[in-house]
Amino acid sequence: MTDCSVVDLLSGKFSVGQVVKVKGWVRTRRDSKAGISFVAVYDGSCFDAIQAVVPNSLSNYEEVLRLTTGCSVMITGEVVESPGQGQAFEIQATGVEVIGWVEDPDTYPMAAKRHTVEFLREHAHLRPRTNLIGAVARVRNSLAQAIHRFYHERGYIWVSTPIITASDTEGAGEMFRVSTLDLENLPRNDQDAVDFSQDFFGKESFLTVSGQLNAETYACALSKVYTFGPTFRAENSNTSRHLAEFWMMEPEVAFADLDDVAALAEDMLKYVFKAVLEERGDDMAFFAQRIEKQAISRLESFISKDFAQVDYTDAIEILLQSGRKFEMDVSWGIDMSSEHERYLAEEHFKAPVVVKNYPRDIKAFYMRQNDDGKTVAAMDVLAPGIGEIIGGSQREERLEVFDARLEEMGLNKEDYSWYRDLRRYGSVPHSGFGLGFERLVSYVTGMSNIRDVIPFPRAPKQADY
RNA sequence: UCCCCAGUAGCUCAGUUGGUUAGAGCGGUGGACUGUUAAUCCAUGUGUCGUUGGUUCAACUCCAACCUGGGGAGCCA
Repeated sequence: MTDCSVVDLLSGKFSVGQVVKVKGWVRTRRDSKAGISFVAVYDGSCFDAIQAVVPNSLSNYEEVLRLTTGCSVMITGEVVESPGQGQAFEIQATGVEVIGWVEDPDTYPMAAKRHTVEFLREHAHLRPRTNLIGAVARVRNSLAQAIHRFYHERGYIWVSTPIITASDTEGAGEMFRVSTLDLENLPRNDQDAVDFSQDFFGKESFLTVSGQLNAETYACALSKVYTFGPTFRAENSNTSRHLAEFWMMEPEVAFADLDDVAALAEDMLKYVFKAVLEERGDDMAFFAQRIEKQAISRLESFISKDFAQVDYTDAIEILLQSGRKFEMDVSWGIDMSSEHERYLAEEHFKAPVVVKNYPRDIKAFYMRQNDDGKTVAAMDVLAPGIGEIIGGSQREERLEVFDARLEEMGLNKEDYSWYRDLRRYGSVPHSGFGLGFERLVSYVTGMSNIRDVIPFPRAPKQADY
């Protein structure tokens, strides 16, 4: 008797006649007066369930008749070709052992019926049992594995950048404080300010908002690196595209300019989309059927076409020429708002688009100044329906230019001492970008709320489970 | 955080222009039927009507605040 997963059974890894054992949960049960019951069992290994045909001759057939959605079972039996529609193989059961009953089927939240994603979110511990969230989990995994594979195949080193940081200079948003001080009884210094020298790290510390600055140090030694891990933003963002805890993937490449990493972003996205179409055709078919009709076709089209690329300056011109009345007026120098980005990606280009070379005044201190004196070598990748999925730049590697920029922005040189060292000792041009992993999963699956593509979403007022 | 909308059975919703007994579909349960495919057909139960306070003879229905969710905006990934 061989233990086997549902995916192995359905894909024909076991030959007809073999006796197997399957463990999983009941999706549905149908009884026939012909003296048999059909029990669909899933184990998460693929979208579909395996159908077990259970004869009423089993000694515990009475139990089988009481099986409901969610019961856990172990079924033994012979692999047979299925005479019915919908599956190639099924199991002719010779034994059904009920491992765990559902204590009250009437109130079991995950009934075999359609639920709203909002309802599922309120039962985050049970929602992975649904077709929908199970499919999201498998696609998410497929994408994560493909990202690692992509970089590994190209000689990139995965660098684990710290989650706790003592520098509050990362500048990418509000940070969560990390402290072991007693909030009820805070130590005070001479100035009656909180005395962080008594805190765990001897200074103020926070959860990271980006691994970029740390990744740069490794890129300036190992040439091609990337980070992939959790990131935290304490912004009070209540949208379908923001999380307080999310996963970000950030490549950082020495001797690379903005165009190099724009090309890298395109290659990487095409690679992982191709992988998910190959590996998770079952789940993707479900998304196409139930969530987003274009789920598969838009990925196929994405893979086969070149990215649209446009300079910020030209993008502004496109918006001005569009004849469209926008809420926010368009002029060179504005930080484009959602409506502008959506127009570019969804209406003008009708495809993901890379916007490059933004005005320096609206971008971060570390981005490389262009020769025009007005713009920096920054890029955003805008995806239809999601908006900004990637943000990146070439980093300023010239110490004197960097210092001038710090001063201009009123930032303290001492706070960036180790970051400046990279520019003092064997500085090299380098570039990188950040990909919001959940936004990627959102785009691929068509799931419109980012809280449904991460197992346990953290957002303002939301940290249950 | 701002603007708009919503919160009624396990789920999805309808409804009450304030007044005795609050409805439907789905799910569950019982039955019929069937190598079936969230199957089909018949029957069947269920509700502190988001929370707190106010107005009123009377509130699920009106008012206020709050909480939660959705859509949009800002911030960004």
